[in-house]
Amino acid sequence: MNAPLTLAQAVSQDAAVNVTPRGSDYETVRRVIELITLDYRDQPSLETIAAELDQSPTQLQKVFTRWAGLSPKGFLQAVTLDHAKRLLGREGMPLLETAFEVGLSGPGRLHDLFVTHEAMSPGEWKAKGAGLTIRHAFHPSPFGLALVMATDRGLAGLAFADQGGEAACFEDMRRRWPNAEYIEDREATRPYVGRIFNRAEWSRDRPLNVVLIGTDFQVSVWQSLLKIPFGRAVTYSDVANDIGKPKANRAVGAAIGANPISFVVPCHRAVGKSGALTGYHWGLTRKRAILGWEQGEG
DNA sequence: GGAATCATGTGAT
DNA sequence: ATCACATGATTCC
Repeated sequence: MNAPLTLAQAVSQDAAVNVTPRGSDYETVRRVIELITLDYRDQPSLETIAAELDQSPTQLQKVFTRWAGLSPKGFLQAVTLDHAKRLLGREGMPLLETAFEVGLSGPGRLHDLFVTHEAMSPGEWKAKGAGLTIRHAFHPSPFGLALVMATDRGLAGLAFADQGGEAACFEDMRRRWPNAEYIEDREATRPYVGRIFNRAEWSRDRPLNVVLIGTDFQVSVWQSLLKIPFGRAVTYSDVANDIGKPKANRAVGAAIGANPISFVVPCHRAVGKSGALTGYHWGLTRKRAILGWEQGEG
């Protein structure tokens, strides 16, 4: 363990927080992810990790595998820079252009095209949500407490909160559409989490409706993200090329960062050209956790 | 290999 | 106008 304690503490705060029914297990998983994320350069062994958490290697292995669908070793490999590069695919492959077609013709596991989206009109965007009723509530998710926001037209926002960070998280989202009317509604929002975080519930026959509220540029970027197949990744410049503005790679980064429906609009599948995970609005640890989870599921 | 530097498009103030 | 960016390429050590 060569990372300074302060850094470990910092990441600890940004990691997913235990709120699931299997409480203590999740805490274990969270700490494993955090440890691996911090120390992946050293490729720590299962024994090392277990010793760090003061648990038996076999027990740790079992708990982690049940949640993540892959062993700690597998997860470690999934988090490595090499792996991110592999997700990018072989050179020159126009991943984004073909994604749509592949998703439709494939066996249905290839692509999470279970999302139908509609964009708000520019007028509605300028009104900053005026006239819109947004129902919202926090629910447990595998990646921490999830804030769900929905209009009668579909899912409009999905955010993650750390322990005690609920208010800040809500404010973060509210700032985007300050003129909307907000109603806390656990009943109306609960079905969304069940659908979104259980892959078994993803179905082309029963698409999830999402509402993209943003500028024209942002919406085009988000639509491009929706074309990235499950368990794959693209670079920020790939997206810039895909929307026909090859020089706007930096602007693309900003637009991806502003994505209000995290996870569903897979902003975690955008990485730097080197394969490095460059940033995530809800914490880099969470980005790695989600990509690792996709690796196990895929 | 890194750190520093620059060109760059968008969106917010 | 000006500024901040979840970038990327180039140019120095």
